[in-house]
Amino acid sequence: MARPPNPKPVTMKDVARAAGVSVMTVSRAFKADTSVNSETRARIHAVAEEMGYVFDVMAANLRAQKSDFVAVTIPTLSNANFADTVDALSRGLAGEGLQVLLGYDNYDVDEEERLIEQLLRRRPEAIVVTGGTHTPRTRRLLGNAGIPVVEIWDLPADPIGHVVGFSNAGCIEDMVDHLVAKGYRRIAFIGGDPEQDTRGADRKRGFLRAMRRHGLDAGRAAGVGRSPASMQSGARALTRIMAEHPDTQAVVCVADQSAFGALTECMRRGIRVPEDLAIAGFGAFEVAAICVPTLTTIDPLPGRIGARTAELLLALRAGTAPDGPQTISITPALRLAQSTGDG
Amino acid sequence: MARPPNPKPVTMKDVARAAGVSVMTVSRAFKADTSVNSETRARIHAVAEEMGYVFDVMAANLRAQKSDFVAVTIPTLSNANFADTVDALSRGLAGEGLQVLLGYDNYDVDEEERLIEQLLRRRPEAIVVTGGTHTPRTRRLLGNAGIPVVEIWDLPADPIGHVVGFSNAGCIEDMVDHLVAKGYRRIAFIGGDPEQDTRGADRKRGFLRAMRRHGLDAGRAAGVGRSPASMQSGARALTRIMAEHPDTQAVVCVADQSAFGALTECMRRGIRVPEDLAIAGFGAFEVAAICVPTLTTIDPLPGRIGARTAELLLALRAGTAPDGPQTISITPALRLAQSTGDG
DNA sequence: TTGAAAGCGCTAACAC
DNA sequence: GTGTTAGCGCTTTCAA
Repeated sequence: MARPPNPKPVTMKDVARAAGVSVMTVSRAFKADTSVNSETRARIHAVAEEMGYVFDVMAANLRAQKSDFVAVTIPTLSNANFADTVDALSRGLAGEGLQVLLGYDNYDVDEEERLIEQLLRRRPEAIVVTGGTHTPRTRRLLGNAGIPVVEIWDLPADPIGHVVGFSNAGCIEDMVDHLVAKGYRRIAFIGGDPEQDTRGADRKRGFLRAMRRHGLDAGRAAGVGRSPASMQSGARALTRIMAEHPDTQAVVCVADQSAFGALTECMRRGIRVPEDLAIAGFGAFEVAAICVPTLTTIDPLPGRIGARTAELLLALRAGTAPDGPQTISITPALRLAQSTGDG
Repeated sequence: MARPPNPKPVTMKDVARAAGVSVMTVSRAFKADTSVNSETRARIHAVAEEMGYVFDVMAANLRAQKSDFVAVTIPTLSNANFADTVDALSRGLAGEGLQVLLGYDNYDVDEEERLIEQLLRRRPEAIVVTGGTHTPRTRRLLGNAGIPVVEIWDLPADPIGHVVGFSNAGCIEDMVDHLVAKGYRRIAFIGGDPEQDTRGADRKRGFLRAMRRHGLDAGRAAGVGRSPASMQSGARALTRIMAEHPDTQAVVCVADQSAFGALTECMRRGIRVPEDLAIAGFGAFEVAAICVPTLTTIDPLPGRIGARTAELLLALRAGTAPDGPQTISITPALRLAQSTGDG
């Protein structure tokens, strides 16, 4: 029985009339912990289901001056790590009836500004942004929003509000330290467009800092074009590096995608990994654990970032969080594997 | 100057008072094509920016009885193809001021039901669901929603409304036909949990149908556990298949992830691809085009699915779409590569 | 346990 | 070009 589409959706008023009660009683019947005669409640639910009534969250929220959702921005949908963070965050918030409103900015701070303005128009109860670099206007918008702001996946020098993240520079430094400890000296870097992907740029900064600290040549670097880093661009970058610096012993990559691309290029060129060249990535993506040889990488624990962010937001809502802006530091895990001779 | 968070956000009324005009004039000043004295408009914008006013979309939409968003459900965030579809869809809708409200159901029809109910409560102007198999209640909810419903990534036998998709069974049949034409006879299938991932199950059905049509043994199959198919499970499935059917000549996989996992397992076991074993995947993910050897796969053209869906929705809104439910069939592209000896 | 009135922030419709 | 009135669908508040 395909009834024609309803031009005017059924409202509470319609349900109330049909059930012979006031709208207020219907309203109460749809809240879990309100006092309504249980028979009345059952009748209302039956009538509502029969009429195809769908509760209007927008109207309810307008009146109650809340929105039941948390805005979240990530650079891109096509990244399993951000997906894991969002997933963990969603799960953590779902228990309190909060929904995630997700937006992505394609690694562009101007798009981020537009996106955040859009999201704020929907009056979220909190906003979670990925990364710690923003336009001045974005900072102003967030600062004046009057809601909790959490910057994740980074440890900004000058945070807007709360922070749940890690040092992108620091973990690449750890990676370089590991390689130097293993005896590698001529180490190159693939990736990091400083004008655009701020986390990628931080990672490159970490590389440079570590190389200088060890007194090594930090001049071996190849960009990989616009983020997100692709496997193809990783392969091209490896080609360039081996052309310019054929004696390179190890390559640290901004992401596992570039690292895997570089690895495939080595396979095509007959460069043995790790015997001729060591390769390290970032992100602990699925491919790193299974490719041949397996890739040494850094696991930023994206699920933990999401879970801790959810905890923080719930604590803020409940008023149980400590006063003032919180900074929750996550320690990424070094995952040693075959591509650096650690397998 | 960190001013304390605003407990009461600035409203149009506040801006109106501060600018010395009525709320209606402020309202008009924020719409592009309404007549307001240009000086007045400029003053209002200045005052609003100064006060940190943020337009309340929810309130506007409640009054205007629209929502400015399209609900979209996908199985998972962690899949670059669904991300591409959503991305193309978002872009197509953005011009008309429509925003995507995204939800994911982890390949579970019951979660899908809960998700869709949630999304409908926000009164979307249309709903796009990935896949053509749903619970009876989901079908009822969608059928009675009174908004356009589009099922994508599938060609359901009994569609709820509109359709933009392709035959998951059909394209695997094409792949089998190709392998048979190349002389392969003992072909196995990896993946497809029929109880859960309906598209995966359709692909398996396509495999079985094609094998029977060619009069070949369709008994070589290994599941890969819950969707999404992982690289690890692909590797395990290959191990099982080679144990049970050591003479297998080719493996068709439900997804590139399983195919790549199988490929790595071959590398570890010294099985040469394609000389000893041919491997084919599905999805045309990034890894397929760059791994060694490159993987033969099927490109379902996810961007096109999103773009065509956006076009359809805009045409429906504009009233320029043909009457009745539309079915837009996308033809996936076979991408031949080295793993089947086509490179 | 239930109901009536008021109003959340905005805009359609109608004045002027 | 601008203002006034009414009201979107729901919940807060107060009363019964």
